[in-house]
Amino acid sequence: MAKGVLPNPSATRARILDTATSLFYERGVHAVGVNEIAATAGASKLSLYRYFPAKTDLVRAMLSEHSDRIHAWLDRNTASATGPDRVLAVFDLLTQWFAQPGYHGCAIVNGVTDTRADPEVAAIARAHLHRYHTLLEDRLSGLGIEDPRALSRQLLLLIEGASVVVTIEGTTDAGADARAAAAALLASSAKAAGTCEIVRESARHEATRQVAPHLPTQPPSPAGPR
Amino acid sequence: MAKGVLPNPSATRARILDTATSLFYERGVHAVGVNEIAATAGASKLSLYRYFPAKTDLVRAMLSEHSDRIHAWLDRNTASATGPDRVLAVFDLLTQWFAQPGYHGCAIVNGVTDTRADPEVAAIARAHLHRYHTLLEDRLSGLGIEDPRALSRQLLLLIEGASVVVTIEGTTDAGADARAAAAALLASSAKAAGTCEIVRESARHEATRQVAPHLPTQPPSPAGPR
DNA sequence: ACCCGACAGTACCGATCGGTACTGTGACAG
DNA sequence: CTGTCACAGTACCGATCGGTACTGTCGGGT
Repeated sequence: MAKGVLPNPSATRARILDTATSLFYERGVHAVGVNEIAATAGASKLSLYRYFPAKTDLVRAMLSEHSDRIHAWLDRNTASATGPDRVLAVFDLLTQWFAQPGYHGCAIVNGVTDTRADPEVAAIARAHLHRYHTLLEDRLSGLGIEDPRALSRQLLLLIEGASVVVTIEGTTDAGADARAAAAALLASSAKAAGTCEIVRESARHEATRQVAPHLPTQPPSPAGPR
Repeated sequence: MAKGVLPNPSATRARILDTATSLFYERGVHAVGVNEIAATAGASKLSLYRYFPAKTDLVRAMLSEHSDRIHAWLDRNTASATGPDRVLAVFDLLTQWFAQPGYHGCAIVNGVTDTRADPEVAAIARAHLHRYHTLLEDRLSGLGIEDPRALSRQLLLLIEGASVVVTIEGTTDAGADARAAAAALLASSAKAAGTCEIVRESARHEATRQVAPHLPTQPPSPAGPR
């Protein structure tokens, strides 16, 4: 298997995949041809088809990599917060992402719409949502939430809804709306005993806040965080 | 203008538009050719291009008509409820719609994704969301809500989010989740004085309900209510 | 020196795309 | 009977699609 030293064994592959990701996100899978991808990437179609036997494989690789990148970015940049901020930091980060110039929807949701019948793409998208649940449930733990699973499902609706609404409305208002709704749900979902009062009060206070106080990282690129 | 008696002046147009709506929704705008639309509709391309000078016009007409149909259906079937049910009935109806076999996302959101650059399609989609706000704000009036506009924006996120999540997950759970979240937001958004306690208590009770008690209408077709 | 794999470039394939043009036909009006 | 109209059917256009095949070239390993 080892071929000695490969100077840039798959730099070409990465270049092609990056180009495809960008073009697919910008104009849609069906509106971009493999010729254009290869030409824009400065690669030959032979190279493209060596690494991606079919156009679909390019789409799958793009969505899979995108999902990895988004969740690594989300996880990395919301791990340090404490209390209700642990959850709301996720919404701050997403709001920041949605405000990126050139943002027009979650690449994974768009990809599912573009390739309606592909079960593998559908599986990637399902796994993507599942990762959101995992993240949210983790961030909800220890907050005295009655039913973290149910709440995380509701928060996911806010995330996906905000992504869609931001894209259609062309403004970023929906990001802040989602954060406010998340704070309200968080407050009303905290148990009525123990530390919950602190959480509830804190969340209630958070709900009135306008914008994220700090910008923890460089916002993700249109296609996702780098 | 009047041409005497037209036996079926635009029955052909309607047949073409219906066929296009169905095919576009099923497989996406780019995956369906005008040849197939004409053939499936039992029409000639000449007829198709007489009523729709370009494929884009077909898409625009489809989305515009779809938006009209959906909102007429939503308005008609949620007008009679009273109290917090006025709002939650919207979610019941939507949940019912999402559970339709063959449902895979809002046709308008899908259409925006399919035709990313078309500003006219984008305008139709914005108007579609605006209609949701109008509906929700009306249904929220008289419930003692502090900020109906802000709450209606949050509820819209739940609606669009549920549509996306239902489509990706392949189950209808997200519809019920959206309803539960809406009830929670409704409860926590009711003012602390006046009739609000009734609303709040009622909403709290509603939040524990499992499914819609009554199916007021025939559910909409995959592409929307008939 | 030799070879070999990775590569860009290009020509090409059949199929299909959106859109146009031209038939033939059947229904109705005069 | 003879217009005229809407219509279905079909042939056709240039362009582009996804995918294949074949060049020539460069660089590094032996």
